[in-house]
Amino acid sequence: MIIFAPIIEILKFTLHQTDVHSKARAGTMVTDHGTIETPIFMPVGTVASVKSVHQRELREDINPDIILGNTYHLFLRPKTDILKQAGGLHKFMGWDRNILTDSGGYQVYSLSSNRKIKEEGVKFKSHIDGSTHMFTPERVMEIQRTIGADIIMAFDECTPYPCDYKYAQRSMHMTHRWLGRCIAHLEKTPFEYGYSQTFFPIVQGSTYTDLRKQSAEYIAGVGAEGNAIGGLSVGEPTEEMYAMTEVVCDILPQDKPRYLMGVGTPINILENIALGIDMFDCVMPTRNARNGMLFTAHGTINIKNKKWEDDFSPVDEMDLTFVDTQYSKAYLRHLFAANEYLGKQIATIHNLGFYLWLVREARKHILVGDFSQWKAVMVKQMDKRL
RNA sequence: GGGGAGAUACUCAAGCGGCCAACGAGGGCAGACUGUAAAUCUGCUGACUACGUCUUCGCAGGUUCGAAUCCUGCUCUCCCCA
Repeated sequence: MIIFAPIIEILKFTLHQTDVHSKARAGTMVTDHGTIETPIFMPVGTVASVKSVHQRELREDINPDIILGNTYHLFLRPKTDILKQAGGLHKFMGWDRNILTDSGGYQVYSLSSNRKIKEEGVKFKSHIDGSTHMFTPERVMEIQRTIGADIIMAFDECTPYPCDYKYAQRSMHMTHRWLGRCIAHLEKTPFEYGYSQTFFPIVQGSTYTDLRKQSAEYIAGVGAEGNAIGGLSVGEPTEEMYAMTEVVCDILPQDKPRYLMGVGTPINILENIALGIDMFDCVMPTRNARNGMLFTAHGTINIKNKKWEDDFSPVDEMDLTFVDTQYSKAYLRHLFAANEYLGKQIATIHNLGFYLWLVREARKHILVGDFSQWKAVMVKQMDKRL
């Protein structure tokens, strides 16, 4: 078992309140790039861009404390030497708040036709130019040092769903071995930009309760400053996802933030907050926005549908970001019909604004003490198509 | 006035005797999307009393077992010459 050396323990997490009727928590994380109030939703900016939003809109209108970047994608483009010359990802993209980078573990899953997994690591065939690149746990740690995110992730294998037991078990053990190598290498690799980075290990185990328990215990034993749950939201029924988070949250340390990777819908987020998750990320608000889907407190809207053609009411009466009342549904539908960039921008700002509102609201209700009641109402009213 | 080319579903456009309710593209309508190979992908798009029937390929006739495809006439469009 590998235990962390103090050098990596820099993130400070304070738990303010735990809900009485659920396991929901409200906390604060502090890093060198500021504080992160939890529960938090982290917009995904894979290739150093939260697609279709300006940093000013992100900072002032959507206002998240932290966003995501991706090791695999940034390694391929713009490549690490450019990021190094820029002085790290924050400076390169003009974002001075927190960044978390995923390790490329998800690409082991999503780009499965372009890679080979071995004990040593994963050999990827670039989807851009076909060149091959070996991603070992050591290499991934070095790349993440150069990218310079505040929170960096262990290199893992995100298993597909369904996944047979034997494969899930073997993969989990390999992810654990890789974790040891990540930590060992990280301790030999200094920060590159004068601020610190915190490392999160990742629980795997597919949809098998015993494997999830085993993995959670292993991960908890590492003593990291934050822990992640991976390998979910890959197509399994949501009940199975909730069952796994519940099992894992019961084992992961209470006093460290828990990050459920890749989740999810607004309802998924509230349900998982109730199970003790503090951090989320998902491409859904951004990708679905570009495809014409809006998330609201009263359900989802497919703004491309004919029914909105002459609906001149605001995009969202709740007015969570400036776009909500600046534009009408009819106008937004027109922009999608005409395939105008602006439509996708408006929808993205709206969706991210809504997601951030949702987690802030959840936090408020946890602090006030009526989270469970509020959650029940929200889940019911969001489970609709408008 | 003379010569030539062409008219196909909402649009553009294949088809040149049966495998055609008719390729393809656009448009339209709907669906999908969960640590982003996604401004992407999928389905439907003549009518119906729908796993079958009916009416379509400028209009009207004709040839043929069978026509969007061949023949005749008509209408319209475009091009060239005067």
